[in-house]
Amino acid sequence: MDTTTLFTKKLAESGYRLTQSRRAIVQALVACGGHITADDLTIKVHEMAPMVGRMSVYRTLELLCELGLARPIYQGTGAAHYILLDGGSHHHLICNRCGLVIEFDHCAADEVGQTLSARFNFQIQSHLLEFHGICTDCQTSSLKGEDVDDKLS
Amino acid sequence: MDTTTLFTKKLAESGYRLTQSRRAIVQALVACGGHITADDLTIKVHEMAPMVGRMSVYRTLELLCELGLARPIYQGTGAAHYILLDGGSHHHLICNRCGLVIEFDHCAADEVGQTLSARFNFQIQSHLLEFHGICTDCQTSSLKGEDVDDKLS
DNA sequence: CTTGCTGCAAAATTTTTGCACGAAT
DNA sequence: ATTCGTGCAAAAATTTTGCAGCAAG
Repeated sequence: MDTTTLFTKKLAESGYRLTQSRRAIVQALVACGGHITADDLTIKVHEMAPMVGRMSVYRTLELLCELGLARPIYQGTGAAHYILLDGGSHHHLICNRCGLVIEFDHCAADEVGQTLSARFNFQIQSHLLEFHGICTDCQTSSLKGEDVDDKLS
Repeated sequence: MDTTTLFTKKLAESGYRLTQSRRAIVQALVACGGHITADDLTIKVHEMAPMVGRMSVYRTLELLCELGLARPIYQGTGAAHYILLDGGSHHHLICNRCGLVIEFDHCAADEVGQTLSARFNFQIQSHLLEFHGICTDCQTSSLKGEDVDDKLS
């Protein structure tokens, strides 16, 4: 089952309606792989379904977050980016200097999650692990405050 | 050495000036333990140092993020919250329903960080690990969309 | 049918710029 | 002295609210 189908299915299971707008928004989000601003996603949605309003994008993203399928992150750029939590987890290396984002797969957090789930009686849906530091390029050209914005992933 | 001293020291080491405003902002942020909005931090700073402007708070927070001492997170509340990465790491259990945040200490991410640091030649300063799911209360009163805002930590 | 969802526009917040003055090194 | 940082105000951008009409179940 592809991610779009999984998402729409989860929406239905949770008692939410499967509207045209929500289908289009989920499809666009999955198609671009996440890492997108609410506004940019609106633009992408409009390419396929021009009648969908910006509000529905905001509300659908909020909904996906509640269902544990997405998560807003803030890179200090003024607008939240939404990432997919499809497989249940997401892993980042984030450069504090230029904002570069590297994704990686390896993760040892699952067993920690098991323990926490038991201790706090918390039903875990997904997790996000971020390492923050300085990327290779910024280490080389280590000029304070020299932001290289066009490296944003 | 307390956190405030550590922060001001890091600022100086990195070639930034230790101004009255920055001292006050760092002090207020550390005093409240992080988890605060830029605007709320401004209010807190004003209690001790009324002459500090909102702009300096924004700029100082951005600076702390670049130095790996803080990190903005987005809880879907319209404004970014800043958390301290003092000890080098931060760990959350976040409820997707009501926004409750539980902090925990245990973490097995350090060894993963070592591996990644080597593989990507990435100089790691800190990390953030978040587990997302449904908290105890929300599991009990599992009414779709029932947000309990006054539980925010 | 009934209730939930949408979309528009306007309002409220939050964040960024520009520039002259003040402060730290 | 020379930069760097500040603070004010205004502008820009992002997000939320309210409400009538449409659509999904």
